[in-house]
Amino acid sequence: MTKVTIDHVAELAGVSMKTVSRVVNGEPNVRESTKAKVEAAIKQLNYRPNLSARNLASRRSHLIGLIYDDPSAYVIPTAGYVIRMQQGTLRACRNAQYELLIHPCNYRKKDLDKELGDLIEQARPAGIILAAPLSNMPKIVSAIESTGTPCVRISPGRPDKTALSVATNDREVSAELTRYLVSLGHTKIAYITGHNSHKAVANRFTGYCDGLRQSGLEFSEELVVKGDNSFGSGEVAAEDLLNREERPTAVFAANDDMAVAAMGVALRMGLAVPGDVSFAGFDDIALTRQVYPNLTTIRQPLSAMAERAAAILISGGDPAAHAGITEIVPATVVIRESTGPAPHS
Amino acid sequence: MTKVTIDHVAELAGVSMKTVSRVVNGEPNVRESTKAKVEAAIKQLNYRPNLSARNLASRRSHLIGLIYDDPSAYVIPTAGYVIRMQQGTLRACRNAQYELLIHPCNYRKKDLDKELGDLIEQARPAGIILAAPLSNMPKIVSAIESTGTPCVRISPGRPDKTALSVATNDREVSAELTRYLVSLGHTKIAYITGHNSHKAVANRFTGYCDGLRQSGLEFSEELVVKGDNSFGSGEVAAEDLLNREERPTAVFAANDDMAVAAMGVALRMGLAVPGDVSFAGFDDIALTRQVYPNLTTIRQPLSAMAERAAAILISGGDPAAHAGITEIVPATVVIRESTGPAPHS
DNA sequence: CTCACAGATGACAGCGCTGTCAACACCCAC
DNA sequence: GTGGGTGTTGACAGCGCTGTCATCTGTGAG
Repeated sequence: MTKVTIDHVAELAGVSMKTVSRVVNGEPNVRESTKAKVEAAIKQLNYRPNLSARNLASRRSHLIGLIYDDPSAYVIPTAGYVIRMQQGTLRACRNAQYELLIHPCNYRKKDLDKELGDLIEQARPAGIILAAPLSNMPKIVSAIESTGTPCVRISPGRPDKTALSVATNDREVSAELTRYLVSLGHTKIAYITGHNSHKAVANRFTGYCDGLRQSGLEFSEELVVKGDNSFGSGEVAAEDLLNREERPTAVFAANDDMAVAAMGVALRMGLAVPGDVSFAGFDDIALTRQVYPNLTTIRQPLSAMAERAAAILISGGDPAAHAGITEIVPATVVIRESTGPAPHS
Repeated sequence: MTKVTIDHVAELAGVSMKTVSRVVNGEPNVRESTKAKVEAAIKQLNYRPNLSARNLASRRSHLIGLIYDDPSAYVIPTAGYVIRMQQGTLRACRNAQYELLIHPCNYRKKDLDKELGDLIEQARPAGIILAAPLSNMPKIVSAIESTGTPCVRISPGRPDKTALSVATNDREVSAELTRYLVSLGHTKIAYITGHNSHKAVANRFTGYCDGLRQSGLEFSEELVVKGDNSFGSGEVAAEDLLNREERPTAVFAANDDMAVAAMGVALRMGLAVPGDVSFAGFDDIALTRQVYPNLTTIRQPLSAMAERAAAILISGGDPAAHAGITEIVPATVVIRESTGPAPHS
């Protein structure tokens, strides 16, 4: 654990400390030959700048804060989200020599805005990534903004006036999945809605409608059944849909939980999946690969979204310049075993 | 974002900067009355020490590094482990004003030892928590130890010569679960083994044997079927066990995946669970709550283990003093619906 | 009453880096 | 040759805190 400081590098390269600093930080106006010398010295000594010193001197930390609602240990399905966001953020941080500070919290907590304000003042991160659902809570967003720390929201909701957002194309990709179902010959495609108060979930439904229209099919109110994102509501919806005289041949649910639940009902009724009915969901949770047949679904590019968010913060362009802008990272349709050609009628 | 520094506090409290520092760091030899004055000033100004400055001045960072294998890209079920470890670590960090640095990595990666060494030299964390399976890789452990950074292993495996370990009581708790099954009236309790090369998994089997003996039952080789931790191997094992003339009335598997798989076989055979057969697993993965009936299992106190590990590092006792010692945080039996009284024969 | 000693406090010098600003070199236009 | 850019470099003062050491105060033994 040798302690190589900037002075050692400067001496070896025969330049001043400040010039080494310039090279390390990629500042302009350093002659090529000087830069090369310094880089050689850095390499030779295996120099790593001391983060604390940089942070202190530059009055900002090379730290990205990732703030998200804490999936208590009992909501493990969402643990995958957290991990993927972390991975994405870390990917962006690593090259830029930034560190990641994670702050899981409870969105229902009183004074959460104050808690986050304190956190920011203490650690003084260079930027904050705020994940849903926190990113849709005005009080939280404004608490962070009032600290002056750049903030990027990961949010499928509507864009904020001030903060930059990274989102995914729920609507377009839902339309794509719907068109895929139609391309398999399905004409009676049912939809199980989720909480439409959740903007992203509402967008999925709109996408379903788009997809039908784009494929030349007519939207039918009858094929839409209400759910509430829960497993149980998926079962209820499926019992309604699958016992009808005119049974739909495909069911698209606004999330995976409901889709898996619905598929379970079909299987217990003795229907073949996808022989008699196809099922598709949204989210690509782990469960989709733990049921048989594996569920066709849509995978949110959570890790890519987080990476993009971190990259924006690190690049440090004035986020106010992007205020209100939402950057889209597209989701992908994941075709598995639960969808197949429509049965011959 | 007012910038309250230690000077402001010192002035308000009418003491020197250094005395404030003493209070903040809980150093001894400060008069009670002085301490109270300083604490009042801190509160009034809402002072938060600047981490970078502390780190720089004290030549170590108030940072705990959590290093773990990150298989989540392919094995999302394990995301829950990671989250729980993070939660535990954060709990310990928060009060002590430490920050958490996470470093997911791939245990199969070449030069991982070098990568971790670099990480440590750059961030200079005050301590490292090393999770399994990395904590059982001598090359990794020694790479970390060679940096001189205190390290606590979270490992069910055998204790390391040098590092302190935090582990759980796989054996004892497995015995406890076994005794619970016996108390329900079961006498033919089958066991599906896992990879016994994994020390923790081997301990579970030993615990099963202990439990039988403690309950006055005889161990029978016939009731033990080999598995390999995979879902598929659980199915194979169950088909063997459940088709026997003398069907066991309870099945205990070395992990949840196999237990759930085995239970699935029983249900498909038309057996009632737990009416005809009871099932129990180990790990308390999310899947245990997503199947019906919910699986009885054993929950590792992962978050408590991580918290303990962090607390040890933060308290800063010389970890070499504890070298080779393994601290035990007990696991708990989680009784759900898949276990019930033995059928009347 | 004096001395020794432990407890309590403060002055001050950095930790390793970056921001500021001055200095210097070089080039071009006049 | 002179003046004024533009590009390149370095000296130096901190950033906010802690470690060291000196100072001061109070207390009990002799």
